[in-house]
Amino acid sequence: MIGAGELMQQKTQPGRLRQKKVVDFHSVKVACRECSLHQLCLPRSITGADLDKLDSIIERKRPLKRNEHLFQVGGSFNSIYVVRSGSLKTYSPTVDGQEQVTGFHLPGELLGLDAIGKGKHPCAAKALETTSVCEVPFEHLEGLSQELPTLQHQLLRLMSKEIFDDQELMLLLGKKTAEARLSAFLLSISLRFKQRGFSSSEFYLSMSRNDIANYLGLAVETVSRMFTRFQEDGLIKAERKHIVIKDREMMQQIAGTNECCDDSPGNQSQFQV
Amino acid sequence: MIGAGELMQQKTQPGRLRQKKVVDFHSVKVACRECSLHQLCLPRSITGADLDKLDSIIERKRPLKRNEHLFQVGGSFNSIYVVRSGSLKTYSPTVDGQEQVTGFHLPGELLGLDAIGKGKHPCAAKALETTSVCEVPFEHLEGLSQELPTLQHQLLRLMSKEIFDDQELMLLLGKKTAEARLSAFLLSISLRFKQRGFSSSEFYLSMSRNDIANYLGLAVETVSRMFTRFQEDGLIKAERKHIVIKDREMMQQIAGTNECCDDSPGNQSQFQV
DNA sequence: TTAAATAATTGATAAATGTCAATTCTATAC
DNA sequence: GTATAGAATTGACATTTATCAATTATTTAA
Repeated sequence: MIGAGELMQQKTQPGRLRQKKVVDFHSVKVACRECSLHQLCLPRSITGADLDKLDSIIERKRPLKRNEHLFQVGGSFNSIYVVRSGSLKTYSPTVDGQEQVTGFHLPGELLGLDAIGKGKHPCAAKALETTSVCEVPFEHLEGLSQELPTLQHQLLRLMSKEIFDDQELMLLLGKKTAEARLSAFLLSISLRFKQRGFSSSEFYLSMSRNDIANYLGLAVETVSRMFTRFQEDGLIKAERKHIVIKDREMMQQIAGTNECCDDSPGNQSQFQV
Repeated sequence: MIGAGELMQQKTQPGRLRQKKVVDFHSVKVACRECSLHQLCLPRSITGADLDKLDSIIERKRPLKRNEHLFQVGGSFNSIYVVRSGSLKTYSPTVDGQEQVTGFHLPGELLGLDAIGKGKHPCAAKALETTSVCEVPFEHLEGLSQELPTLQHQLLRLMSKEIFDDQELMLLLGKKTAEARLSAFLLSISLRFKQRGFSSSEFYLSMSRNDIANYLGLAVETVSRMFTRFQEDGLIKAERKHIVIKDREMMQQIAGTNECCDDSPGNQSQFQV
């Protein structure tokens, strides 16, 4: 639960440069302030003593290894989580004993918002690679939001964003062809990397083809074929998990979305602690 | 904006009995208290003076006629809305000039939560029949939530429920066959009617086959064929918009969901005012 | 009431995607 | 390093669903 010595920014993806910043025991108290994801998440207006208050309710957990669970289905809800480094997938069991992937979570993104209503996690969260998260006890966060209007506002905004994002995905899953789904998926990942300061045209996917297929409601084989086709058509370069976006415009056309407007700062805020 | 004389519970669906309760000008101040949807939405702990406070920020709008818009895409976000009677659909424009239906909203359900993040409505809302809604100015609601911890909690719960529900739908759209989608859709409508005190085995659909198809990501023809097949198989009786569920268990099996757990009271809360 | 427009259904066919099976590639354990 | 298990790819084929076209039913407007 402590292990402050281990708290560092990790090399999330092989081949991508990223500063390793060791957060030692003494600086834990100001971890939020120092976090490289700071500007992604906190309202500008939270500073000084308020930031310290927020900081004080955060718990840092030891990093998860690949395939370790952050929480299980049905587990009681106590906290929301923010990804610091690495990535996770969330998934639900289906009647026939399969699993259905419901989302992927990159640094700066939240997990657990869907559990507030019932007090239980409707899905499980599993690390796709070595991953560290911040834990925000929900009762404390609620209490603090009561004191800090901007924090309440930010929390509501973030939940709203989650609803908005889910609806975007619904659009995708509901209507589109296999190539549109995969294209939109890749563009979505690309955009999220960009918002975190990474390259939007070159990145590593931490999830398997199987997870992608499951998430997009397609067969693995179809996803594989689409990767091949995209490569043949010069849209991307895909070598296993290493992806290069070569013709973004065409991909947007295939995805049927015009992503030009989604770079607005208003879209970037993530809760991070 | 006023028109208090018009505020009455309407006969939403032909053939379904429902008390007509005229809310006259004098009782507008205690409309929340008197509303038949009260127990669906408000935390039990909000009573007395607090309830009056909440009540005082609500605006009642004149009823919408069929096909009238509650809000348009891109319209600035000021309020969230609660359906009092009737129903609406929300939809987004797609690149190719089509529309994509993103949801249906029955009495006691909320609209507008997806707009908080950006301050603009990402979708439009159009009445499917004569419909009346309560308007809750968001700034006031936020302010009041600051004073009333239970209200803040309820608001967060409802937003969480929205996220949860969207993810359920994603599961549906992502993975299932046409018959599973339609079956799950009908069961979902059935459950929502039940939660509002109506029959869960017999109801009227206010939306067209086209809207259903669009929402489920299918062609109209496919939806039509599925209705026919379900009827042939004795699962339902469908006469235009009038639906009777005849074999719920089998439908649940087809939908691939076991809905047995979804009747819990914890699932029923809706924000209503 | 009748006419016109819209919505829903049905059939025939084409296209997309899933399934099954085999093979190649990659990562992991020994 | 080699063996083994898992992941990804590819091909052949079956199934599902979309598309196109025609018909019928229903609602709306004159």
